[in-house]
Amino acid sequence: MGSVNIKQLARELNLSAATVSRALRDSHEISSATKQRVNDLARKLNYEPNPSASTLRSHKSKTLAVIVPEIANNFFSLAINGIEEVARQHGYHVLIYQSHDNVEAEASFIKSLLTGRADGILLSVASETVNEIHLMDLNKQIPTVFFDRVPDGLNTVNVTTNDYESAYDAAEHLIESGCKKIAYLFALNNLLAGKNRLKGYLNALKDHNIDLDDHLIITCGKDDINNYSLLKDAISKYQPDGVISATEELVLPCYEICQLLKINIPNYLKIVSFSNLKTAPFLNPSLTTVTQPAFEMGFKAASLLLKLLDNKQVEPGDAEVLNSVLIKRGSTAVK
Amino acid sequence: MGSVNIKQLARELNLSAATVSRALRDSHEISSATKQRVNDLARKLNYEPNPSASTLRSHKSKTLAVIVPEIANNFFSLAINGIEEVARQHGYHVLIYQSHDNVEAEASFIKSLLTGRADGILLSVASETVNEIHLMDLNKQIPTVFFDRVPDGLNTVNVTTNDYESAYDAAEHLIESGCKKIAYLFALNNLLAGKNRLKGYLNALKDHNIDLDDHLIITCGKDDINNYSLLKDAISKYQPDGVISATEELVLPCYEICQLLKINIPNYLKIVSFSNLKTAPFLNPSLTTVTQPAFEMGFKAASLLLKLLDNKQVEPGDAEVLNSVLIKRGSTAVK
DNA sequence: CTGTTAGCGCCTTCAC
DNA sequence: GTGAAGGCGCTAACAG
Repeated sequence: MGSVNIKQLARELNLSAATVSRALRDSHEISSATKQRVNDLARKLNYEPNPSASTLRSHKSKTLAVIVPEIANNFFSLAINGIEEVARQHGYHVLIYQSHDNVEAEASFIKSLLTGRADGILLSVASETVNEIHLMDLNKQIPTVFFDRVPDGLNTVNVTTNDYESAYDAAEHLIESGCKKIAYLFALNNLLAGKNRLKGYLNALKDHNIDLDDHLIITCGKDDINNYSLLKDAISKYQPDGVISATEELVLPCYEICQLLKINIPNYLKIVSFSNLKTAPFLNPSLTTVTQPAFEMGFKAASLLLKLLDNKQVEPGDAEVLNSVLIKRGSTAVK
Repeated sequence: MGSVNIKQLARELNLSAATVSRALRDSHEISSATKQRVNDLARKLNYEPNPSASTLRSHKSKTLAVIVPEIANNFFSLAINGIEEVARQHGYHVLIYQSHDNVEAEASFIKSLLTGRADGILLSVASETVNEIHLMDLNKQIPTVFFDRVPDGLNTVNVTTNDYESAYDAAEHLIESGCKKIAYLFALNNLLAGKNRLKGYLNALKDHNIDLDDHLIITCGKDDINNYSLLKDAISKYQPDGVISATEELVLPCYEICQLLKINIPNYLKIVSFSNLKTAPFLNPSLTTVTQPAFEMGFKAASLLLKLLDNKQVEPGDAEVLNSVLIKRGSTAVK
């Protein structure tokens, strides 16, 4: 902090501060000789520009803010990895916030970001979000790209995955494996992703002429204990032979319950889960997963945001839908 | 950005900017009536102070920087979660950087942080770090707390776990389970944590009068493919009946190789891994883990850093060593 | 090509 | 209890 500033460089070089500033920013109106001298001294004295001063003046913070429900989540941590990668490549810094799926927290973070602290926001919204006033026209206040958990019905720039198709494929996979009673662990109920996944499941059943039993749609919430008992009741009562879990978290109680009820996986019950746990295959060779390209989503979302910041128009095709991958396992029973 | 500032508040209230500023900072020299008026209008107009201006002037950014090798890692993402928690509680913001275990990247991030962008640093050093000139006396330049991956021999403020004891316990557990030939997957070789874990293993063997076979210490590096072949050679050649993995990453190829070589886990080979994968028990009931209190470490490290920033002296007991937990599993064979 | 001037929004003297 | 003035470090506008 007691470090060198532009004025000191200027004095030492017999130049004005303005010239030094321009030279450092590689302005075309400075002779290359001067640039040379300036850069040499800057390096020698370990000069680093003061970001606050520069932001205050230029209205550019070179900082992106990321708001996610949870950091300690296989999907989000990978997405942040992708974001950080893009940021670093372009000399941007990354601020992180967790909403813990709480709308007020989310809104409050956003508010605190409308002051120039960040140039743009990457947002995966809180699943609790229903009344999204704080998201309406957000893009007019600060460039924002939504990823994965995007609001439903707002005209936003989004990066998502093919939730409908992948849930459809998951259900079809189970049907083709012989399942007749496929339960669906419904989560992210308020979000487009959650709704689309459910639709994919429903339509796959319909297309294969399987009657839907409403009891097999288990609507889960944020309360783990409640989810557990809902799940346990449904599994013991309606005895599904297949399960699709809309989130990675719900697959765990599912395993627990099967162990408790002595239900053999995957012989008597086959499971498919949306999951980004890379280690899943080795830890459990019976779990078929729908794996999202998490890193790529973060990467893509950040790239899009930088494009927006560049005042480049974002074209329709830019707000991409990436494809998840269904990784089939468990065809051979566990030994 | 086109938002309200102190001057506008002042004009509207017929006060000076100075008075408004003081009122907002709850200065004792302002009448409570004025404070009331100021705060009311501020809330009404959605006033948010400009962080750059405030930082430039006050030399306080209310921002912590976190540098970790990888974000998408069960330990680090949990630790960041803990850090974010503390930060939010105290109105701090969190900047994230990944070194990817590269010393130059680490040094360059640190350099860019010495300009007031952050008030302090939370650092888990790159495992490649050997020549740590960039870390020497870092604390004199900017308050820094190291966690988990701390440098060896520098006089830093650290938050770590009981690596020695937990590796010792892991080895003892295997010995007591009947293992005679325990392999050790050695990682984090340059770091205190890595060295201490190895020592714990070695001493447990010694204390139980088990002769050390050097071939069973498999020194792993950053190259996954190379690690795989090292591991495969060692396992097939020296046929250990127990394995301790110093990191979560190395346990995966281990499983793969056992599957390939038709080695039954845990009947013929028992594994203990340092791991923070919460889902491990459900996904694989045979894997005994040494689980670090990752969230708590982040929480503790951030709390310590805030204490440093408060100019409170950090006392010896503050730089804590937290305890990992050995979660024993696999006593019953996989069905 | 380079210098002068001014001001981004805030906070901290110093005055009254 | 409040106001006026100056400056944090940098950059944009205007000169020359």
